[in-house]
Amino acid sequence: MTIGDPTLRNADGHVQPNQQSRTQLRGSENAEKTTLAEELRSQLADDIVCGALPPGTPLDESDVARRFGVSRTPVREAIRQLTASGLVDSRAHRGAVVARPNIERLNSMFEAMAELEALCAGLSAERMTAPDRHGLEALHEQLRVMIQAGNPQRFHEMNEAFHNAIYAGSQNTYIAEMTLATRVRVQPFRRAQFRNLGRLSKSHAEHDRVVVAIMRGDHVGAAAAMRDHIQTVRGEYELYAVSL
Amino acid sequence: MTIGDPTLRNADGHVQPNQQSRTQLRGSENAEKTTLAEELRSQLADDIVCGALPPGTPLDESDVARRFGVSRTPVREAIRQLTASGLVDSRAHRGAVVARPNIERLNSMFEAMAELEALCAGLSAERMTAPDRHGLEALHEQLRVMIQAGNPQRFHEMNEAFHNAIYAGSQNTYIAEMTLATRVRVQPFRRAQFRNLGRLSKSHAEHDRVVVAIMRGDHVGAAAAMRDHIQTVRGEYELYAVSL
DNA sequence: TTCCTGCTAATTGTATGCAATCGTTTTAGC
DNA sequence: GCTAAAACGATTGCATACAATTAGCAGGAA
Repeated sequence: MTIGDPTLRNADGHVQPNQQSRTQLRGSENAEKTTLAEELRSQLADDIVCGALPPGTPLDESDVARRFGVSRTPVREAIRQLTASGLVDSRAHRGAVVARPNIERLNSMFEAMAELEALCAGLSAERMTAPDRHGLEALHEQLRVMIQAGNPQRFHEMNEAFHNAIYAGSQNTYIAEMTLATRVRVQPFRRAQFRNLGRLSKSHAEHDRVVVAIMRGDHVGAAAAMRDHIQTVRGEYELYAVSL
Repeated sequence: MTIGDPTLRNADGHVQPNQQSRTQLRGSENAEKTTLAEELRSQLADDIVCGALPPGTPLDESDVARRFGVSRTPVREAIRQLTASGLVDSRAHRGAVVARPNIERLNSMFEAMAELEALCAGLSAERMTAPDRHGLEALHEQLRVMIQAGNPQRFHEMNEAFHNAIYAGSQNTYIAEMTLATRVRVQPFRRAQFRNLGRLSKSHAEHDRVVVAIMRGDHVGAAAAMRDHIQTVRGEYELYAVSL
């Protein structure tokens, strides 16, 4: 029921279902999943977002199916889901590739992200509950401490938690989902964003403006601060984007 | 290659492909499609948005397949796509139904729509080209004329064209797509919105504020006017939403 | 040489059989 | 008579065979 090690698989012909060959093994340590298609979708999405499958990589159905030891059917479903979410481009009869938006499209996505994040920050300034605000401040403080540690991967995770807290604070699940989806779609083009450690403290200073405005209940200020933050972040890796 | 009349279909057993039975016929008059799954997706989406498949309607795979004279495979793909786009809710092993968000979720979607439309209007005020502006004014004028005609269906189409023009004027395809997608998801809950003819002229007056602000290049004013417009529209059918 | 045409190989799209899961009902036990 | 467990039925999930479309290539004519 779970996806096993892609390498070991009985390479016999067909006719006989090969369910047994991957009954127990796990590719990673995550919790149990519900369907193969869902697990594949999640796995492929992770690989795309993480950069293991860079933009432009072709996703051959049979190939993916072989690698994961499943049939083409769940692979097709997974690819379709990813196409719908925008991480994959696929055209009828012509296969699918990891999405590679042109520079104009990328600009659109970043602008959208800036506006959506700003919207969330503005709503959070108005609506965050007291526990929410304390939680946000705590995350902000943890990020400050983490700058000294200089662990980019860990910082990245905490940074995501910080932004997620602001999405949730908007008290609008639909907007929160849209914002997160946009962030995910943009992620493949933000690789190695925090390599530069100097960027970390600048980022924290920008976060600080956002947090202060939210705490003050300053809708407009929080939105503006967040918009600036995202636009600054974008400026940092614009060069990377064009180097595709 | 196209979906035929659901009623006529050779009801034989299986084994033999029944491709021939629907080679020529068309359910509607649209242009040629590429795949059955895509055509099904489009057809089902239309039916949901139009209200032919009201929220909560179960989408049984075999049932839909029978009705359209195709196998379950393309039906499955279509349903998955619709699930990804939010028009359908489906849980593993438990089937799919036309999405029926609760009132809180609906509020989230409307608020998102107001903010996205406002964003598009604001960007349009800054970025619309001269031809864009003339086109928008022309649409606005056509809507004014149409109020006398009193044809709700026609008005609805023109109204969509008006809003679409503002999406396009934002010069941001990603934001435009998100906004349109949100509008589509909300559509099933806006039935009979323009039944009240008095609403039409009020709507036009609200549009007028938006158009004037856009023409003036007034970013903030255009966004505010559009936000007000959408919020007003929402107020009109809030009662309908809760009557589900 | 260049362009067009028809074939061929590879990949995607569709149909169908079978397995697995879930909800319900029935039955056994208290 | 009521609760709980097991069996049943119905529906979804997966595997695989086959059909259809596309892209690439070979061959011939202009």
